[in-house]
Amino acid sequence: MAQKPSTPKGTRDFSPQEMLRRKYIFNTIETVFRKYGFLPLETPAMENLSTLTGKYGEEGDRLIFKVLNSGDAWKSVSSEVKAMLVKGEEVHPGKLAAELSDKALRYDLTVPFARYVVQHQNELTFPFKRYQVQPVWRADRPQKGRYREFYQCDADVIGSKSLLNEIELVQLIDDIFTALDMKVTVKINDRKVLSAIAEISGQPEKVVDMVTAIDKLDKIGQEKVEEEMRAKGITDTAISTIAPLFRLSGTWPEQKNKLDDWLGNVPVAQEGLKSLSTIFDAVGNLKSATLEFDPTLARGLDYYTGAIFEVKANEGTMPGSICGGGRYDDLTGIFGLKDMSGVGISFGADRIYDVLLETEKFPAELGQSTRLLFANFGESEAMHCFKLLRQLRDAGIAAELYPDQVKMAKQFKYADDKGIPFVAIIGENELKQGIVTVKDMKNGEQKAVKAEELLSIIS
RNA sequence: GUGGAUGUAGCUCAGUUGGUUAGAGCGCCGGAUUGUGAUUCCGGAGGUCGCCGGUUCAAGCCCGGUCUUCCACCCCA
Repeated sequence: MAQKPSTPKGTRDFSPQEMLRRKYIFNTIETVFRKYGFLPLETPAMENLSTLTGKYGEEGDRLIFKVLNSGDAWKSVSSEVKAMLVKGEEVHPGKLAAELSDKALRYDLTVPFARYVVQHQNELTFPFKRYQVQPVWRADRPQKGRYREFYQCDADVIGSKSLLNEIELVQLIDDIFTALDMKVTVKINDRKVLSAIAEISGQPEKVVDMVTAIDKLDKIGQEKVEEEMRAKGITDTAISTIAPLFRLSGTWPEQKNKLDDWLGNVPVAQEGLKSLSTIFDAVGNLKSATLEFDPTLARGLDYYTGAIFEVKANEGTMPGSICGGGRYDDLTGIFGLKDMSGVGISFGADRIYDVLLETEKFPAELGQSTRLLFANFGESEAMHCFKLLRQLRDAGIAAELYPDQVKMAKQFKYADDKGIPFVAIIGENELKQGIVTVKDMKNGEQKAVKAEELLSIIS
């Protein structure tokens, strides 16, 4: 019995038309990456499970796709766990998964990159700048703009603490969205400012809870944020200490003044504020992006330590961010390489695609690949077309010959469906007279020309 | 992972309180005499109503399970 074909949940096929548009996004991003001195890198789809676990927070670990051990996976389960299962005792799902699986699909491109850097540290010249455009997988529940397989386009600099890198990343973001004709808002914050806030609240150990609650401010409002913090065991005193955070509106200089008054005497805050100021001052005029300090921007990934970025589209209905990144001081430390600070940015190609589609920003000419189609009138005519075909292709023109001798209507329809702008007709008559009849598919006009003139007509 | 909605021809959807051969538009295929698409006219093919099970004399319609897609939460690109 034939089974109904489908792709797994949250994964998609990409048609030729979609691929042309996706390639346009990838090419645009890659071109800008190269302009800033980043070089390409690829890593395997799978990593050792231990490379990935514990890097993305508790929530992140749950979303990692684990790969079942090949062969008899049951054999890799320890006798201790087997005994528990036989007795019907409950085994912690994470523990069981770790025994059945020692590989997993990568969850992002940053952690594999850190692994790569440590593994190849002796071959690399630092600061090391790489870009990487590959799919990542998350076992999330699909939604609008959320897929289980999607592409990230990352650029990272590792082995440099200089803020020039952050500044360049903001400019790079601006360049890319300018090239894509998108207006965006780049939100920026610094984890150090967030730590300082947790510190003055008197409950520094609650940074993560505070930050994830604060992150929701624009969505659920101050009251609910405070409610959530209380639920997480943050004291009322601490919450009222944090309150000035909710009144940090205005331009960056205004925000900076308020922050200086409030957090000025906390050393870690000063560090964060100073680097934010440096970034704001040095970035200069941006073409498509608006840079905004957002004190509620937190970002869930555990490894960020300094500046953090997030980019949202100003047009369209995409709810999530289309780009995100930040500085991580010690991502390589877990793999045994200390003192290797890095900073990077990740573009979500699939979400950018969705925004461009919705706002109709894809260039119209992307659909055209073939410029000219030779209609097929039979063997000898086709052989003649073959020669012309070669000349056109040598001249850099995309052209094709319809492979079968079928009725004209079908051949013209093929050209029409494929968006081919010109059709060349060489039948018995044309062959005899040594001419080519060229039809412009847009206006239906048709004229007979010499073979030598063909190129100038269609280009 | 939690809660809610959805699923009928390739696509977008109709389908009345369960009752004979399940419909439309678009698309597809064929035709309207010679070598012409997109337009027009005529004709045709295509569905075990997501899948499995149950209730019933009878189920696209009711019930349970399962999968998909979508929405909210969580989180994120």
